[in-house]
Amino acid sequence: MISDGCQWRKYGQKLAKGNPCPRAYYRCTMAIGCPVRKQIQRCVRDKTILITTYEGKHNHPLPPTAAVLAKTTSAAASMLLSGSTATEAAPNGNSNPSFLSSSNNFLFPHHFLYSNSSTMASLSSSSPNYPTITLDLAQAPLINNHSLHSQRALSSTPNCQTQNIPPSNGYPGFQGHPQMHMLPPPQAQHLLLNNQYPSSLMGNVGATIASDPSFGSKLAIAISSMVGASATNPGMLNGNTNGCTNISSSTSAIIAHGDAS
DNA sequence: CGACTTTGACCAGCGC
DNA sequence: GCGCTGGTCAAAGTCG
Repeated sequence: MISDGCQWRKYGQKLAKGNPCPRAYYRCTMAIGCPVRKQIQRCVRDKTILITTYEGKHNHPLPPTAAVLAKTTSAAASMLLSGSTATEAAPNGNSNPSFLSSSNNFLFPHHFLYSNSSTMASLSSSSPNYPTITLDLAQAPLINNHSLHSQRALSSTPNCQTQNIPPSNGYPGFQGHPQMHMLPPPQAQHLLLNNQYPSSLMGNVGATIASDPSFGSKLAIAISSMVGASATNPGMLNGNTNGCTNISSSTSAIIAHGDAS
């Protein structure tokens, strides 16, 4: 498990159909009565990927680490919504999705995907009820062709929402640039599951990311915060419930990159 | 001893 | 109605 800055208590575990790895259920215990829950499950195609699904809205202020992550994700989502993908990202005239809150109890996007394969780290988000965001924090591309790498990454691993990306020296301290996709529900789910990403959208997303020089630093802050939280909360990092391998090795690699920045 | 995890049981929704 | 599945509960076990 990667710590996201919040405190969680496991309340159940089930074997889901079609996936030999059990799904674990956690409840936020940072405040009494906090309704936020999350599910953690390994990707059936790539067991190094952990799929974390958040549900609900915190009824308490988030700790700094979680708040930074939340605000960074929110900022990234806002950036895309206000960018060239806005018309595709905001169907039905809804240009202000409910999860794009600036408050401290920001509603987490619904899916985060974590990977412990080598030095890669990934996170992603999607939901049938909210715009889908895929933040791919994999190792960075060799060249600065964002849309090209978006397409290549997304076509490499069917049914998994995050993929490896070739390394590069894109963002200092993070050695990678995020792949971020925002798609309208329910088409988002359809596109993700069926591996059909419109090239025009991917190109627009890449261009949007490339046009925001602050995006990389925002993301680096978020990841550093997550890693920092893990380092100060070994119980969360090494809990290793439900038989999952902890990812301390990969997060350590991220720490090194973060410190280098 | 308190906090947390484990795990079988229970319940609701859904399709047949 | 029945069976399957996903989500939750709660008692028992574990750990520091």
